[in-house]
Amino acid sequence: MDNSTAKETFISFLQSQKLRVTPERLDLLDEIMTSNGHFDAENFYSVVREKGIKASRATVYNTLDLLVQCGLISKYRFGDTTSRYEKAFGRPRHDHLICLNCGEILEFVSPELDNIQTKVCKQHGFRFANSSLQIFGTCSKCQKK
Amino acid sequence: MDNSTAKETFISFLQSQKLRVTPERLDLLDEIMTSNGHFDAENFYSVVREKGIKASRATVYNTLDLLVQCGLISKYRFGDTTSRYEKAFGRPRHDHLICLNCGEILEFVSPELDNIQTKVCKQHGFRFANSSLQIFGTCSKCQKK
DNA sequence: CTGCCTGCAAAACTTTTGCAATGCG
DNA sequence: CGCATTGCAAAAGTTTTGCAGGCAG
Repeated sequence: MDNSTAKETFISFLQSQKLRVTPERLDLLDEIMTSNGHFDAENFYSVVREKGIKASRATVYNTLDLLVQCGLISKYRFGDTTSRYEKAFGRPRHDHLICLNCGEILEFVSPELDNIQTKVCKQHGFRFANSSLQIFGTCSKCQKK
Repeated sequence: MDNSTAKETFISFLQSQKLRVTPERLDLLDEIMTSNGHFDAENFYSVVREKGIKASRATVYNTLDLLVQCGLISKYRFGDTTSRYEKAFGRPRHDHLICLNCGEILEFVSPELDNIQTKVCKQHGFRFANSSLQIFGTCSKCQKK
């Protein structure tokens, strides 16, 4: 999915939910489309203000939530108190290795994991929505120190 | 691991870290040993106060953190704002299916998952500490509604 | 004795909410 | 035009911290 498709997806989602397509919402999506890696709400709010985008904290939280609902971004918690987000379009589903020492977050992809998840859901009559595997440990750099 | 072993583990851990073995810390571990299922810090603090155990909020948070460090309890975040804990001894490692509708949390065990994790860590030169796979979706009961 | 721990309350932080004003549909 | 949305600030909820005793080692 490219950036213009992402915008179309968001607009369709808003309309289907009878929510309004406001400039604030589109501006925030635009900003996320140019981002890379993980970010948190407060952090994102600061960037947004610095860039002169008009959107209050409430709107930022609201919009992030809507983007999660329509699958354009993913929301994680990596053990700290803050929710983290990342772009979920234009790249494959992946999971995270989190270094407990330096906080670095590595990503990995495992097709076998998808199979396991499908199997587990079937066994429990569970309808899959999304998932998150987080492996905590020590990264190779920190092991050498 | 049974309950008396858990206590020994905790005491050894405290001593190895040059931390004190205080009645508050032991009382809190005792209380956790009799618990089942998931709990959060505030919730646990209430129970502790109701039972007449003397321990402040600060001590509860501190002790939960120590118990996580020595592996006697596990800490999770299931998408809400609160950290959840559960006993990690006397039962096998497991992961969670979380119903987005009713909030129910089902547990499952997958030996294949352990293999994948080992493999991924090896590939990235990562030293494994612990992990958490959370699958979000709709449970069978909620699908029937 | 020493200094780690505790209790209490206040502070810090993240996220949500109430209300009046605004503007999308 | 009606009502969802916004901005602002205040509230709510969770976790951390500062400080003055208190007690484990």
